[in-house]
Amino acid sequence: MTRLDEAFFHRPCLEVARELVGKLLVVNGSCLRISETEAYCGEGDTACHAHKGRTPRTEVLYAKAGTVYVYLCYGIHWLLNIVTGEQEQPEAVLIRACLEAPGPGRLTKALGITGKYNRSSVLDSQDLWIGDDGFRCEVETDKRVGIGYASQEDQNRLWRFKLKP
DNA sequence: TTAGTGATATCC
DNA sequence: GATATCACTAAA
Repeated sequence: MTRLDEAFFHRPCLEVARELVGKLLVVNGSCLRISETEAYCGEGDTACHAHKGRTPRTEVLYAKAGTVYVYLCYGIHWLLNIVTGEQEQPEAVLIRACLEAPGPGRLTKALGITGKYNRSSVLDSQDLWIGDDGFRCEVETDKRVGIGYASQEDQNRLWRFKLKP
């Protein structure tokens, strides 16, 4: 299995999101097949956390590709994202589910991912990285969920990618 | 369908 | 300093 390098993540987040489906998320020795992702593409995307600009929380989104963005949602759940694209561009891919753990909150709970992974990098971390074992699959697109605050236009974008069973 | 949870942003 | 919001889950 090969580890995905900076060249993989240093591309538009839509491409990265689509290709991350079917890859392996490796955390503390466990491998899980990524089955669902969503793309959040910059300040122009009203669903992106950083669309209103830079804050201490969204600062990580402006870091270089491969940086991990973990944040707490609803006071309970840690959600795992990986920064993509150009540095200074707030683009990221949300890892929404793996085959073994449906749901972004359950995923991080199952893997023991917490805020301590925030700002680490899948390019050089020993505990958290993405692997490619040559697995290929069909990917289907869908509308993003849980972003009722975004513009109607952005809600209708097919920026959610799922592994076709 | 509803409650629960706590960091963040936004308002005094 | 206070409160409204939120990319979710579990229990019913």
